Amino acid sequence: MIRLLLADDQALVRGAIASLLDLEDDLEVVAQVGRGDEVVEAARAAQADVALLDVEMPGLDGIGAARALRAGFPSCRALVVTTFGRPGYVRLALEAGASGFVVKDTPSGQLADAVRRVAAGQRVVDPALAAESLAAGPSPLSARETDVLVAVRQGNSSAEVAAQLHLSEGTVRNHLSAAIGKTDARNASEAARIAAENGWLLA
Amino acid sequence: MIRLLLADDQALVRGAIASLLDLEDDLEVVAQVGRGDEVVEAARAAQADVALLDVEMPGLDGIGAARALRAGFPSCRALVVTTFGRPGYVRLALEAGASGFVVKDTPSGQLADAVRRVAAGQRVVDPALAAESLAAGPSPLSARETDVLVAVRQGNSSAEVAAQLHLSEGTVRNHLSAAIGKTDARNASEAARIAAENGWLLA
DNA sequence: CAGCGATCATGACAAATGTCACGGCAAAGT
DNA sequence: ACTTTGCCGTGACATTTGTCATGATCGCTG
Repeated sequence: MIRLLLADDQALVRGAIASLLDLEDDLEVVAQVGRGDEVVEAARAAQADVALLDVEMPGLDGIGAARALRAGFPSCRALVVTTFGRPGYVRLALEAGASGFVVKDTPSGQLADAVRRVAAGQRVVDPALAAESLAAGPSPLSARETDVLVAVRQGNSSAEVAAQLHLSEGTVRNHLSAAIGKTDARNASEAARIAAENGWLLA
Repeated sequence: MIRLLLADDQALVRGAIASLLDLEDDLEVVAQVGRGDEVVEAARAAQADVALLDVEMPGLDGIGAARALRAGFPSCRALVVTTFGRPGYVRLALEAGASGFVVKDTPSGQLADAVRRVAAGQRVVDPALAAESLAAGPSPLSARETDVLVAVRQGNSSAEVAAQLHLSEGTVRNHLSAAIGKTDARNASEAARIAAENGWLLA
């Protein structure tokens, strides 16, 4: 019997997936949480074998939850589930110690199989997504460029970013200009959006 | 026996919700589609009583699907389900002829009840969301301001927007300025984002 | 060590974006 | 009929944003 933990902030989806997996004879949902920072505690309390982690969660995102799980309760393997297959997320998830990565676009019948494979110690990654992730490569952004984009994403103007990072406005704009070039964006906001979609602003 | 149609672009979520609702004795999922523009045809073919429509779908969004359903197969009532409770969406959905509006955040047990109530001819709207929707009121944007924001949202610069709408650049910037004020935004992109989140760019 | 490349930092300049005051026009109110 | 109100359209102006040339620093390599 494989003991499962579900982590997803949308209660409806969480409950629905629970009923889907409970149909399987060899699977058993033993815990459900709606926040990333409750995952480790719940997994330990319920002695879960596999944790299904959504990426978008309050408190701590699914990637961070996978990392925390590896550190705090390593006998429970992590299977990350997400709505969009941002290429960079796959890399980040695996680096964080996750055993698998599945998009919510896949047929519902395959989820149980993915869980079984992860429980058996195998890695599960959508092949197309893995290829895309490999092709996209790691983040092309330098440390400073990433800092600046993160700040812009919060909604700051370049002047405010300069103040926060103790830089001159010119410097900030220069980093932004570089980032705009590397992301094929047309302005700072778009660059921040693209970088975030590729998972370049989390590591 | 209530005959259900599920429309959601994420196959996994669609299947999970199907298994959740199939547990109920008086509910039966008779059709599933992944695109908004397939809803009417499928509902008619399966003689569905209630359609569960996600807002985010390719082809045609859930609001549009509800409208199409009312026009093309009115015996099937529409229950709109969405991830985020954008205030304006509630209003739009009801104006489009939907019988209910539920966020994916609600406990999974309540979904079946919502379906039953809709099937019985009642309206179902999350009370908190309804209040918020009422308080937010209709879109404060004028026709032109909406046009301009829609174009900006596609990724156009103000010069390109001006060309598309046959206006001078100054006029476009003026409408944008007004929209920025009305949305409490700090620049055009943010204004477009906020307006979209409130459902002001769909009607 | 010298040379190379990458990153960081800066200011000058150019281009875009946002604000403002103005006039025309049509619908609603007095 | 006259005023008021709101939306549309426009250009002048100020501000913000993006690009470029330049120099400093650091790690790596022949």
